[in-house]
Amino acid sequence: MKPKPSAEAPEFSEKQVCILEAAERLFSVRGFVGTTVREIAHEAGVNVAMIAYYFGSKEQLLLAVFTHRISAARIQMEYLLADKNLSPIEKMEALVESTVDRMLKHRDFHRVLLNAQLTSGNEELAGIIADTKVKNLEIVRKMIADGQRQKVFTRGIDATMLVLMITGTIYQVATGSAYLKAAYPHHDATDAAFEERIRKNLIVHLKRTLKAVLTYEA
Amino acid sequence: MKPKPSAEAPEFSEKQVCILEAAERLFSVRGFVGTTVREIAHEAGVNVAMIAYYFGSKEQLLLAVFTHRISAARIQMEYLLADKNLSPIEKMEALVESTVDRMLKHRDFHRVLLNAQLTSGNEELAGIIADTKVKNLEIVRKMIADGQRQKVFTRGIDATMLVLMITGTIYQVATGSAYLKAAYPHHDATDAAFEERIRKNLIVHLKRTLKAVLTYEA
DNA sequence: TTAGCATTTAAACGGTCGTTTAACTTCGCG
DNA sequence: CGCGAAGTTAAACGACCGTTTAAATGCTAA
Repeated sequence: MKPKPSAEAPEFSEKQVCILEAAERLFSVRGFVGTTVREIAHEAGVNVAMIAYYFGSKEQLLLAVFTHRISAARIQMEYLLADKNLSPIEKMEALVESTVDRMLKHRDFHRVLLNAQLTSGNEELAGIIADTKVKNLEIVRKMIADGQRQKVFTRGIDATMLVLMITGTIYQVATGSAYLKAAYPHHDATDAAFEERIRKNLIVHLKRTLKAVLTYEA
Repeated sequence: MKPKPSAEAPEFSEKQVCILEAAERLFSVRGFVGTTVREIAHEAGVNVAMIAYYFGSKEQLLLAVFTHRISAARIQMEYLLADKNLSPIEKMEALVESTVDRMLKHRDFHRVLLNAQLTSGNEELAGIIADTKVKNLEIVRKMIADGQRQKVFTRGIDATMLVLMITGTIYQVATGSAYLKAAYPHHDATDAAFEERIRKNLIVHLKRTLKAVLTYEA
């Protein structure tokens, strides 16, 4: 009898994680439909049948990639929200910084996420993504409302648009790296140095924009 | 003998345009690899073989979708740049407004574009996209430099990040419509009314953000 | 050792893919 | 009219897809 395809306990064995990360890498560059289970098996160094054996199907493997990554992000977000020693603007900046770090660290996964959001064949997956997004939006809405109550944020901010702007900007950076190297003025020796510069510039730009738009009096 | 697959003359017959637009619609929701040529043929109301007959292959059809849409955008952009009667901030706002309108009007195409950028299998296509993006970036860089020379824009703006932010924001709105309806507070009767509200709010938000970040003194 | 179960394998399965073929129709023009 | 090119069709092609199968292997406990 096969093991359960991870119903309520989203914990994966070493070999399962190996397959998950191989799938994540391939999905991120070829897309879900553009990746074959044979490629995934080869990348992970296992037999083709192991994927069906461990995950049931290619679609359920994609779902497992999501459950594998999403739990950590949720915890980090709630931890950040609980810190009461920060001013409203400091909270927003901390949010931006942690979000940028997380998205760039798991760049491959977020390419998969964007792809799934774009071609939403899977109904269950679309629901998970939408839920996560709406929940994150609520958090930021509360942060902004707090700042407005304390009279340090301008009134008339469109919180939804602000969230879309922040995540959209990070997505552009996280997914368009190939074109970035051509467009961005730099003199870095290594790719790693260039990526670190990008990361810092992105954070500086977002913080500056946030402070400006949140405190700007029309 | 087959007709040329549109080498130097990117003009398409009525039936070709019908196929192109059917392909664009399907690519935008299912992705390129997720769309079957048989689906495209059915959506366009033609026989499967006509696609190979007119465009050579599925990949060349995708390329034709791009050449079909890109020429118009280029012209509009250059027309905007030539208008000398606008102040720097007015130019930036006009740019935002026209970009939002164009991207939302051809929402399907821009979903295809984003998908192609994400899973860049096609080398030639990736080159076309990168070229267009770099060219647009140069235009905005010039606009910002103008504003700084006239002392109406703050120094220290990261023009690259600013462009990524604008396009990223619009992409988020243009591609995440399903989730938007759940997240955005509204009381609109029809979908069309809701989309119009979104469009207006997006423009207001981007203009406000632009003015704030471009004139904000740190 | 060996019975019993999880794991792993190579091969095969049915189905669908993009593309090609060859026969057929339509149409413009001498 | 008639003839050749352009357009259109249903059918077939080989390749590859995700998944299944059945046999082989590894491992643990009695």
